[in-house]
Amino acid sequence: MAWDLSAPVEVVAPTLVGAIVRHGEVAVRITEVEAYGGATDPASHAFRGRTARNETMFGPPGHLYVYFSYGMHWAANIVCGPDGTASGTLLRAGEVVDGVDQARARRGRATDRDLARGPGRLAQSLGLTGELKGCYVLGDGAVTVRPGTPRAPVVSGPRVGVSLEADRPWRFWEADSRFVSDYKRSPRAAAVR
DNA sequence: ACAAGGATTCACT
DNA sequence: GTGAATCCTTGTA
Repeated sequence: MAWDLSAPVEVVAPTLVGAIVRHGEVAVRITEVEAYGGATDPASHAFRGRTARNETMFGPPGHLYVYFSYGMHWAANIVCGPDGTASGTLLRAGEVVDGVDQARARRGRATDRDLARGPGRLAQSLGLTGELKGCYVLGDGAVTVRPGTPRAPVVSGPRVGVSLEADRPWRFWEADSRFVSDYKRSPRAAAVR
């Protein structure tokens, strides 16, 4: 059965907490996500309309949107919302639950806790790169996402790392989890408050 | 064609 | 706590 991700992104995003994302031997239990809208969200890559990079976000839900940032990091999103709404959910952090050895090999030296705590780290642990962009994750593809139950209530709060609309409470994480990034607001965006 | 900035991470002081 | 690394995408000239 296909998991229905076509509800508005701010509704779907919290339901992704607890889900299991798998790529090959490595599987991660998601503990933190962040929702991004389209035309109504200045912080979203899709805010300025459809481009070659964000094309996937405009498509149907259930696909993978991977992008490269800061010249060194990949970040993975699951496209959500109805076809054409250009919204997605960034996988911000998780706990490696399978394939730990391979994940650790990819990550170099890092504690188990830090293997997937952070968007770039999570993508690196799973080996997600631009080659997987647009891949359908609700079927039998190379990358799969299946529903899971959070171990604790899911709470929400301000977004991290974005300079606009940072206060929109579209970041969702599992309460009391050690595998959630507790980054302070970036110094650049610190002016907002 | 060019310049600016980014949904970050890591090492060093 | 502060600063650098590093390259892709986008808007503007």
